[in-house]
Amino acid sequence: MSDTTPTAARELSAQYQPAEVEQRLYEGWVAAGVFAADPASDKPPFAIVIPPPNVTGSLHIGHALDHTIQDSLIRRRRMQGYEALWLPGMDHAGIATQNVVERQLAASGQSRHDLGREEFVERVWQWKAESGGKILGQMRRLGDSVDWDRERFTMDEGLSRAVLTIFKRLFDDGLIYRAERIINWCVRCHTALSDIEVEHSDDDGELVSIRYGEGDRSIVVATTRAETMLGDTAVAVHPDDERYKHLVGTLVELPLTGRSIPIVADPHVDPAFGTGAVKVTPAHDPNDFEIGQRHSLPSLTIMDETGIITVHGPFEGLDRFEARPAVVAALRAEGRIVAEKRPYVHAVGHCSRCGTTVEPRLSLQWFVKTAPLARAAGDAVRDGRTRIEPPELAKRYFAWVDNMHDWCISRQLWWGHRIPVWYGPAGEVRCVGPDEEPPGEGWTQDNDVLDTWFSSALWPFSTLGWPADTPSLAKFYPTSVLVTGYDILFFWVARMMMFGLYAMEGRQPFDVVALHGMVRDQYGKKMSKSFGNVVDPLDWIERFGADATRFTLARGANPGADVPVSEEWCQGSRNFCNKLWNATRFALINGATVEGDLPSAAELSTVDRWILSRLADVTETVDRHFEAFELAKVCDVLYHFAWDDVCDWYVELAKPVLTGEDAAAAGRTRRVLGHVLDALLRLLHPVVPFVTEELRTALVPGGGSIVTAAWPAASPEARDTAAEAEVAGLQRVVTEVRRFRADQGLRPGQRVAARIDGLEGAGLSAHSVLIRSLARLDEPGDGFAATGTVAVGGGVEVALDTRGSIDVAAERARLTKDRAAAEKEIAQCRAKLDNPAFTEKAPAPVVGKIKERLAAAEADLARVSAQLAALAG
RNA sequence: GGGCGCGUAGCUCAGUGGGAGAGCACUCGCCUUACAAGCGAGGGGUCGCAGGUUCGAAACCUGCCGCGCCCA
Repeated sequence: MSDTTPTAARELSAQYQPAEVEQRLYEGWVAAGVFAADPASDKPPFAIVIPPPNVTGSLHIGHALDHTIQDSLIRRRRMQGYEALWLPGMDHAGIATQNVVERQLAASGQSRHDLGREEFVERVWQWKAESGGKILGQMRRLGDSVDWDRERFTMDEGLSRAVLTIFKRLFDDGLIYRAERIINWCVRCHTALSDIEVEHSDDDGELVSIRYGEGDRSIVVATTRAETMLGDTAVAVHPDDERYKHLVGTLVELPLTGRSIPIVADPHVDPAFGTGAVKVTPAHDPNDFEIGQRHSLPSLTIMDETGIITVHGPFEGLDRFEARPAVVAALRAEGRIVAEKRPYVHAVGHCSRCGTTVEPRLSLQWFVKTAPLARAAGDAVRDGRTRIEPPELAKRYFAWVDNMHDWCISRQLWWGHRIPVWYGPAGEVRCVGPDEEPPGEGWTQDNDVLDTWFSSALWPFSTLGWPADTPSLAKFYPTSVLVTGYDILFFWVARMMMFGLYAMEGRQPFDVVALHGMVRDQYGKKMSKSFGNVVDPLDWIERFGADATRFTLARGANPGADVPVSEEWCQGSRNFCNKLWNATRFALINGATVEGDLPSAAELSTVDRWILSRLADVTETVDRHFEAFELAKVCDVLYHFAWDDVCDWYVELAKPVLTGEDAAAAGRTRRVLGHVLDALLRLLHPVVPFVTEELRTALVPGGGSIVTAAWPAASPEARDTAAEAEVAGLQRVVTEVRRFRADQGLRPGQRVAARIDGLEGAGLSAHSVLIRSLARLDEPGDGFAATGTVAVGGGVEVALDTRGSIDVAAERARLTKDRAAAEKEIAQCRAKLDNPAFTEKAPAPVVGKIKERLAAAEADLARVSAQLAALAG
């Protein structure tokens, strides 16, 4: 095992070096088993199943975002005392994986058919063992606190059993059927695709208008796919279209083919589009197929599985894209082209795996009848069993599940779950369940496999052991949250909902669906290889650390919204981690400790009570944002608390106490500092696990891993508004003096003699030493002579001896600006208060607040005016 | 064409009825011994446009303009 020596035993270097600690810590966590979830535990469950990445995939920035959110949620719940399960795994990615192995074979001049089905599948398993699942190692780099003992794969034995089980149930319930339908066909992958595996884009094409028939019995149709006219079996018009009423029921000659086809009336034709007449190719267009069904038209397939035309002499053997211009040329030669429009931009479907233009194709496929399943999936969200976050996105979910088409689940591949249906010698069809013997002699199994998403849809329960009644299933189902991108909502999520509700007797697969957006670049542009703006998360992890990478993503993770990132911002996150590192280093050098109880409020200084009050406020706010999946806000609050409150103010205010003569006071502040840092590190741990573990190990010797440390409890009793107000006053004095010094061009380090008046009246008399420390002011000595005065409000005045002439022009400019601001404020407040409608109708607290603002602004004006007058004199 | 969403500082984004904010970028001054991966100070916005509701609108309503996403 690697070196797990606590950092306390070493020196903290001046800079945080993530590369030196991340691997050691991660291996330590896994070895200690802190990520393991125990179904026998009596702690309340909290479970997340990971959206399974492809076995062919590697970690991209989108995964990094998705995982950062999940890990943050899981790590917090684990610290809160839940039995937290984050279950990892991969899917078998039927088409993608088969493509990878087929490419390997092609390199040696082979095809899968040379090997045969059994040997090919064996080869795919071999590929998986050797080079599949790269992403799992990369997830360790990111710090994912998944339970590795539970890693699952959609093709493993248990999950395959789940697939067979649910297939059989659906089949027996009549929810799976086989039919000849128009499906999306990829002519390169040689398989059917479901609707969601087709991506539409607006492409340049052509719109060609063709005249069918002759003379007053002719009719003009327009098409973007001229070659399909070879398969036309009708022309359709709207029944109410007066232009064509006389033609309905007649035959028209289809050019080039010598065939005559009927003109039919169908209400689905849009009479306003084009000529109002459409060609009907039932075998090559889904809408045309439906028209064909309604009018009992024949379906004529004109292409083979590779997109090659199979009919009509001169075109036979041409690819569909070669046939298109050839058909147009032939029609033009016959004088049948009425109009041509190029380019004509229209939506074209592409295979989401290989980008090839999808060909609608009539073929015999297996389908899931989705109507009843989708209804249940919608109802589970409608009645609140599952909550979608952010709620606005539920509308999209409903739009999808309430209009879902039947799902084509058969794929003409070898890699995947083979459809458990056997065909008998007399045409019998039998679905074989997981524990049944296949039928014997003379029967053959369906050649196709199931869509990968069919097995992914079972993920939330198949991974927990279903169909067996396992302790894990009992403990962790329904899972608590599903975290994924909104782009996945309408297919994968909807399908898990359908199958989960069906398999688990109406119990939803997850209580909450927390959606995030896509990672974009710093200008809000989509990342794309061609644009060259793709970020590799592993590159960032190496250069800035896993924590910085995670923090950058988490800080942009507003629910449902896209997440812009940039290298500069990741540097900023790295800097933040380094800031934590150095704050802890300072604390350790100065003896900060978490040992012993915190002194009571009565014993503590105002400043100590202030930072504890801020901590209480921050803890409560962080909890609230976590509950709402507002990770960006969690990060924002902690960033500012750590940097502004703790580092910029508390540490600076603690310095004079820690090095001062009052040993008891120093001891109390050491405890407060240790306590605050410890809580801060624990609050940050879910987002930045590595640096917080390393630092807390140093800060809390023998305290065990932060992974299993308790989540900081909200402590409303620590809120102290009086202390907060007092420190705000102190900060105002310090800031005003610093501003004066900067205006006067005094170097920050230069100490200046000064007399401070009016602290008592402002309730700040206890803080004179701190103010002098932070504003770098010395006590006035012999021969003190004030050369400049800063009136900071609240009656406090600081007279400084700058040992030289002050920059009157700079000071006048500053004061003039302040005077203008005060005058503007006064005018705005007076306008409101002089308006009787306001004073009568606005709530009393609002009116009171405006009066206070007016009084403060008037005091400011008086102060500034007096200083200006003094300057002039 | 239908649906959803967005438009706030140079960039990216918070802010959903009562003093316009953050990060980064920018300007000035600093190696002030935890941190230059830093410290201090500062500049910068007709809140897309036009109406309306209201004592009061960046926020609510209507219309328009521009952009994005999903579906057809």
